[in-house]
Amino acid sequence: MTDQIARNEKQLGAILRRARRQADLTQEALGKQIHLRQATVSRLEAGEPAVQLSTLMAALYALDLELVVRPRSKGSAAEIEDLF
Amino acid sequence: MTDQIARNEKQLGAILRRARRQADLTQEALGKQIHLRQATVSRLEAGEPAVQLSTLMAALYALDLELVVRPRSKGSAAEIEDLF
DNA sequence: ACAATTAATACGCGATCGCGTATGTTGACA
DNA sequence: TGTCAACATACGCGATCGCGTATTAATTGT
Repeated sequence: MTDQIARNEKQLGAILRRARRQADLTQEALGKQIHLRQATVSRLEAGEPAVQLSTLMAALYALDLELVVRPRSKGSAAEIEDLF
Repeated sequence: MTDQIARNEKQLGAILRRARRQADLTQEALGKQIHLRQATVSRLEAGEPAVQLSTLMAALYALDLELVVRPRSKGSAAEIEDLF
């Protein structure tokens, strides 16, 4: 249960928000640790797609989280083409 | 072993590059599937920090990978401040 | 060694980043 | 219901995105 799967930016943002709250941090407090504005943390958690990788990695770091990449587990091979 | 940990953009890029090669795709072929230029895939794999989240998620999708967020496993609590 | 494929880099473009700063908006609790 | 903390959104800025297009490495195969 402590492993959370993120297949898109929104899920990722949601995970980060949960983690931050669990850590009892405000967006501003978190941002301060990693030198990001509260507004930037907000965008990240909102799942905006154009947020930069560095922003994500910094947040993960501050929250003591790590990223794991693995083969897609369940169903969901899905037709990629359909998404575009 | 199939689970790869990425603690920074470079590691993430390296993982993606390995996965793409294992899938026997060129940067261009991968890019075509997800409507990204070969040059953009190159930047992603090179671990450039300012690549956008959407670019990452698209690549993961095309490679049949998923992202997992979990508490940092081993050592490496590290002093966040020192990184900035 | 050479040719061919693949990957890295470059230019100009419109769009959007994260920045500082500041202001709305929301939600919780007195 | 009013106040205050937390979050969302806005403006202008310099920087950088990903885009098309193209060129220059670098890698691979024979």
